[in-house]
Amino acid sequence: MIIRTHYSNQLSPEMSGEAVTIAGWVHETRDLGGIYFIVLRDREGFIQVTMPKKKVSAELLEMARGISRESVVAVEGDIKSEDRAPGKFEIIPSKIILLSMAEVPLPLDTTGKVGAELDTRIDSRFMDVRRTETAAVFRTRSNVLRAVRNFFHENGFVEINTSKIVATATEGGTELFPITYFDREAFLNQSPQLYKQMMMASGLDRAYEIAPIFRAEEHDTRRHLNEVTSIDVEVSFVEEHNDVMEILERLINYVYREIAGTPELKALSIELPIPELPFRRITYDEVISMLQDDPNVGDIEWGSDLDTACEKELGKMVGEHYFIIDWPTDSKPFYAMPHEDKPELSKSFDLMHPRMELASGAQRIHDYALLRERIEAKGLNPDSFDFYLKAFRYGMPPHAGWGLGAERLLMTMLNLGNIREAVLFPRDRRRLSP
RNA sequence: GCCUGGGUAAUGUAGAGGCCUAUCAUGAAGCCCUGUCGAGGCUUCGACUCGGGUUCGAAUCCCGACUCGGGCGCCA
Repeated sequence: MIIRTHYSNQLSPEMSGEAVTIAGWVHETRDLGGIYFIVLRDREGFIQVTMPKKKVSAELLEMARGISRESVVAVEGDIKSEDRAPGKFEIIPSKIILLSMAEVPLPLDTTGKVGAELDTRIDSRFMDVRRTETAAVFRTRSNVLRAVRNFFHENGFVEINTSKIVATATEGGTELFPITYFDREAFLNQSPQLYKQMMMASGLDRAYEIAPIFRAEEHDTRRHLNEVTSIDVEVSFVEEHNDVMEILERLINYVYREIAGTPELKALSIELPIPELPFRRITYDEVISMLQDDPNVGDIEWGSDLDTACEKELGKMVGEHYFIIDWPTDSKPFYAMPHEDKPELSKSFDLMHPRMELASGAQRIHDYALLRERIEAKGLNPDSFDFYLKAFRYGMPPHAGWGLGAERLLMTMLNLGNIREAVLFPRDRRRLSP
């Protein structure tokens, strides 16, 4: 049987007289001599446990005084309506069970009186999450992912799971983490791209996967990690890339609407304006001319990717979510579909938040011969893509998809300064523990 | 990989060559206090990342190591 009978938010002054058992952490204690308070914290909030000298036994009071902050306790007692108590009620304990005594000193303060640096917090993440704000971030993360799944299921998607251990020959463009697979070399997957495409040949039609991806780039910024959660989508029987862009913008709008007004958001004091549909579409060519004479960015060469200064400048100009579409074919991976009438441009897109890139996608090449040709043109060996190309030889529908960074989505929604705030146990160039 | 700024008690900080056996707050320990809610009052505890150097004298200046942050690149 679960020790606790009620969470803190299930109690009220109207329940006065009722016997309950609450359980959680000793958040704070206040000793006023003749009366002793314990503020107990559970997942849902705080409850005041009050011990007036005359109403509880001397043994119980002495025992309670010996419990250190952040120790885990269960408290049996009666609810008492009390105007002087926070929330207008308190618990008068008949029994306090010490379940786990916390050592002193604590690695960081959980009450919000003293700050702690991100590095300190991550070193003791279990305790950091005891802080109201951090808990609100990770519960919002949970809410976001639930909203994403709800959206997908409401829109006829099938959730898939693909392997994170791969032989080799992924899409290129990034460094991979090598691992040992029995006596062979293998790698952690940089993206489910090839696998979700293969599933378009399976008839599932609309598939999504939410899973970690691994990139061995030695980047060192506030918006990069070596392990992130990718929200990946692939849709069959599309006519063009815009078909999946519409799904993406509707998803973003849906998630914002689901998250706005949640208690977690209130705890973080965040007002969440809902991005309006449709998002602005700007072609790569338009971007180049918009930035052409901008003094804040350097010379831009047609065909190159946009650097950070360009992203920032565009973000300032547009001021809300937008798409950059029709990127140069050579700047995108081999599977991006070129425009029929203008093959130097691809049917590709990036979803941008004013702060940074959130997602990228494209219509994919579904023609076996063209795909093979594009692989070769990128200087890759088609033989090592046999497992993938095979799916294009026996009936592959036209398809398109995208990958959205879950951490970046959360980061931009909650205006987090560092992507590490959005991950419980971030993996970056330096950190491998905890 | 490049540029740049840091590292002082358990946490967050003050400190700019002698005023530092180092400030303040949180905390911990003890005492007082029957309505606290960042409780209050009194007392106590606890730190200059490491290694060299300069100097009569170094937390402070210089060099190196380790380590953390910010910007860029790479990347998404």
